[in-house]
Amino acid sequence: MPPVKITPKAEETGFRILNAALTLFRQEGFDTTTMRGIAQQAGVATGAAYYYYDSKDAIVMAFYRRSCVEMQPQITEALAEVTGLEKRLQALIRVKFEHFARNREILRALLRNGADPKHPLSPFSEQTKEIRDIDIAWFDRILIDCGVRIPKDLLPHLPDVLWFFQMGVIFFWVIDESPNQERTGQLLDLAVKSVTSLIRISALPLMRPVRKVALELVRVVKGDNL
Amino acid sequence: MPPVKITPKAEETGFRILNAALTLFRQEGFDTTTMRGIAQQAGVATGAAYYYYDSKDAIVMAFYRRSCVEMQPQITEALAEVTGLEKRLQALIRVKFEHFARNREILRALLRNGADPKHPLSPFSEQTKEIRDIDIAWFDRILIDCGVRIPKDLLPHLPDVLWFFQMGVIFFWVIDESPNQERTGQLLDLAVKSVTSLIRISALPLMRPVRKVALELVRVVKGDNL
DNA sequence: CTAAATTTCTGAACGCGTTCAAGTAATTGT
DNA sequence: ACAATTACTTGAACGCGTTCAGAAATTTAG
Repeated sequence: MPPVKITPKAEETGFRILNAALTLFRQEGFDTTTMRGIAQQAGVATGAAYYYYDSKDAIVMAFYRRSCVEMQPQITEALAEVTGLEKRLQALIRVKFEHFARNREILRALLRNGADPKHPLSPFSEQTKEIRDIDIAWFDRILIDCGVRIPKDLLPHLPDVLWFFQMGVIFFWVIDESPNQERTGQLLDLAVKSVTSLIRISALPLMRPVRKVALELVRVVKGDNL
Repeated sequence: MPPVKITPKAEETGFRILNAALTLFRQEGFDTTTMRGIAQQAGVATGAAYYYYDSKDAIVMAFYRRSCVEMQPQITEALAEVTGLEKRLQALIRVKFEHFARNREILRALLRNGADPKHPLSPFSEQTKEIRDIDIAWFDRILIDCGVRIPKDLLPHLPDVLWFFQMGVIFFWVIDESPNQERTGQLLDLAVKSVTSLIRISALPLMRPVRKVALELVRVVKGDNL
């Protein structure tokens, strides 16, 4: 996944640097690991790392990209096993937890530059649009024949909303220090229950005015980012 | 607000450093401003800044503390002018926008270390508990005789939830680059409308089960932080 | 008033992420 | 085969936030 890959040799070097970095991140932690250390572990000079990756964060980004590709088949598999909006939502998010389980700190390093769409490494940035769109498509997929009647006006926006919801859960997960992140486990169950309930409720005729306001809210938030 | 203030002279120096920092932050931006520059502007050596403030971020924290004190009377005034949950919520949050209007970037610098309760400078950290509690108390105040019937089980948790809601809005505001942050203006209106509607709806007998789940969710989130 | 203790301040130094001018290896065109 | 071009690699250097051993100023004690 390195940005430079003209030559097979170069691609190999890029991979070596990425893997060296991930090894050290997991071994020593993200902040403790230095670019000099990464280069040394990969058997190159310090500057070489910057020939392949624009920054230390960019290495994490490369890891994130790679992870998302790797997760696709796992998601397909997980979704095949369950039905219903609630269970499928849970399954989709759980795949991500499982995949990143041993890399929570690395993901945290990515997420701490956080929600600023100006920051290139943010999940909301222009640079991560492609990967985000792939992710959002899964929420679209989940909503088809999920057994829940979804208002026509809500349907086109719901995938974005659910993706945002997912980011919130993931954010909670990366900072959750309870043993085996069991708090996130409880959170996921309850949050998904709440969200699906809200969707069901939003379909009630009585709720039309509130729904319209909420939709307008979504429109404003989506304004130029997301 | 400097941490060191044994002597009047020391307090004065601490203030001078804080003000020098704020001047430069506003003039040159947060990242561009260096600790060396701050010290120079304050007429002291580089190290002196660290005698008074543990870090560059700690200076921002000092600014934040001072701001919160300064805002108290403004909040009282603003709330005296309006009635009703919706209008009061809006007014409370708007006071903060007005106060931080010329310091958005500084606040952004504080908020980017973000929601990690481990980070001392996070709005969710143990170190900021005092200031947070004062802030949450205002939401408590707003709920008294607001004209909206609030379920008994919800009432004790609502101030925390609304504070969290406020943080979300503020977060949107600091990264909102639309002219004069007009997008946040729209967001605030719609979001407050949505939230008050949800509170009203949650009082419906029909909603009892959902409300219970949501409350359980709040309990889990509050687990050991917030 | 002086000596000890404490508070306040200094500026060089450290480690980090990052940059860059310069080198070496590989590929291409002829 | 051999330049010329391009791809890759180097390690010293820069600027930053931060630390620290110790100097200067101030307060306290006798």
